[in-house]
Amino acid sequence: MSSPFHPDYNPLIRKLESVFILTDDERQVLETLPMQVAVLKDRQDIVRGGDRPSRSCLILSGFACVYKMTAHGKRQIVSFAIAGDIPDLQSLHLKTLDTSIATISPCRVGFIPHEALRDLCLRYPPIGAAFWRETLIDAAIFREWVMNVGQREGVSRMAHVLCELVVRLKAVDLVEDHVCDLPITQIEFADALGFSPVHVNRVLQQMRAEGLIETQGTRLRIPDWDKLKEVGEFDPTYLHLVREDVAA
Amino acid sequence: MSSPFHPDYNPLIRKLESVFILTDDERQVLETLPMQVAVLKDRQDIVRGGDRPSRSCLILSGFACVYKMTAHGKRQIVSFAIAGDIPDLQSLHLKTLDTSIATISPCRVGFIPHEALRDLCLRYPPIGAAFWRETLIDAAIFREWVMNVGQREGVSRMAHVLCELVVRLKAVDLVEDHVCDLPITQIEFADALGFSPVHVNRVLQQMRAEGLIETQGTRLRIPDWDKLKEVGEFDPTYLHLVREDVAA
DNA sequence: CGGCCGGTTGACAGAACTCAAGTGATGTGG
DNA sequence: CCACATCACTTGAGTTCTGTCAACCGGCCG
Repeated sequence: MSSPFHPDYNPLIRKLESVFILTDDERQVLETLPMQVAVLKDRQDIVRGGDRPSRSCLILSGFACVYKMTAHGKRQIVSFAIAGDIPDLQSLHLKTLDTSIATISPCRVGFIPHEALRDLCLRYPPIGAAFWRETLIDAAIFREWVMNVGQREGVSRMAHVLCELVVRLKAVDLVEDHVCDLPITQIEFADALGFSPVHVNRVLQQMRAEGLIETQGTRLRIPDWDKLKEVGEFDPTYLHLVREDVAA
Repeated sequence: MSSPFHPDYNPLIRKLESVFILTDDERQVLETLPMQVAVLKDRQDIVRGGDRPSRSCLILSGFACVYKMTAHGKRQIVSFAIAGDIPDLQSLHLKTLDTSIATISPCRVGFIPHEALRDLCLRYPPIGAAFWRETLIDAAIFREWVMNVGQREGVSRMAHVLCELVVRLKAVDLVEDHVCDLPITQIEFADALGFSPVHVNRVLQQMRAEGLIETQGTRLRIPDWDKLKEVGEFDPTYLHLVREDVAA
């Protein structure tokens, strides 16, 4: 159990402040949340669909993903989780998890008891509203993913996901000079986009050829942000950021 | 403005009670919500993406859909709204709408001021939790749609959406003897599933040939519920119903 | 009656999948 | 230290699902 005023709370507060305006008081209260920190290796399940957890997990560092499996064993990644995200915050009000969550890269994860979260929401309604808002933005992202997977093809579909990732990473200061670390494999992109891994590979090659992205290892560089946004038809409205400059 | 204790509140309460346990007191309080009722023709926008509404809309009867448009004018329906649904409840905490909502059939719609909803949530935290839960279930449905559009093909994808619709209709007593009224055109299914209208037509024909569905006009009959569920890989967990018999 | 809309059908095209093989980097064990 | 396995990525060839285009039917409504 880490003590209050620990830097572990920074990702949470930075993320919340990208979509909600907190008072000094509220910031301070958030740091009183009890949290058990764990260090996880890559490709490990954090929670599994069907679980009935009594706590939610806050990603402190690293990349994770929320996914579901079809009856025939195909995996759909429904969202990527980065620092500051609480990908199973919904379990606060939905007893049974309908998704699994797994790390992609090595992660530091903080577990926060539901009881503490519920208590905080009741005693500080604005904080309750902030968490509700978080889950509503998650829903908006899922809606956008439905559209992305349903209507866009090839390069456009991939470009859209990359745009979203970059903006969300920027909101928590993980992008510098149009460069970020993105330890997501082509297989994982395939599961997120509804493509085959082979197709992802070809799409990425085409994007590199067209100067939309540059990669070396896990580092991604966006040479021309406006062009990528246009190809991906990316309009960040659905992310409901309070600092709109993040998406510019 | 309709008066309290009016039958207009029945769809809302019936829907809430399918996913949340209400006390008599809470039921009564819900009926004090001010609501302006409107009658709309089919294929009319109720609200549009980009709007900043000061009220949410409750579907009292009829079918509506939540949709988004791509930059190239393609439409993705991200969910169908039926009696009891509040498809833009999220606008309570997200100022700008990122989706549009339109009627499919003629609808009766109740508009509830955000102020009244916010007030109720503050004064009755369990009701606040119930509404939060509603939005979380919406998010769970979006996640399932991402998987459906991303991983399932043809008959399976269509079967899944039909299963979901039937269960949700059953939850508000709109299914009798495996028969329901479904005034959704093939074009609308196409926009919901990410198919072309022609493909929807062929998929439906195949499903009729395989005895999965029977249709006459807008009436849909499910001759073999278990078979349809199996083909659509439908597991109703994600709907988080409190009365689980509804999905049986 | 004519127009319109939703549904249906056929022929063809194209996006994406599968299978299969091969590369290169990393890591492990003898 | 090298052989070997593993994993992510790459490439090619053939297949399949789904889209596009186009035409046509039948019911409904003005």
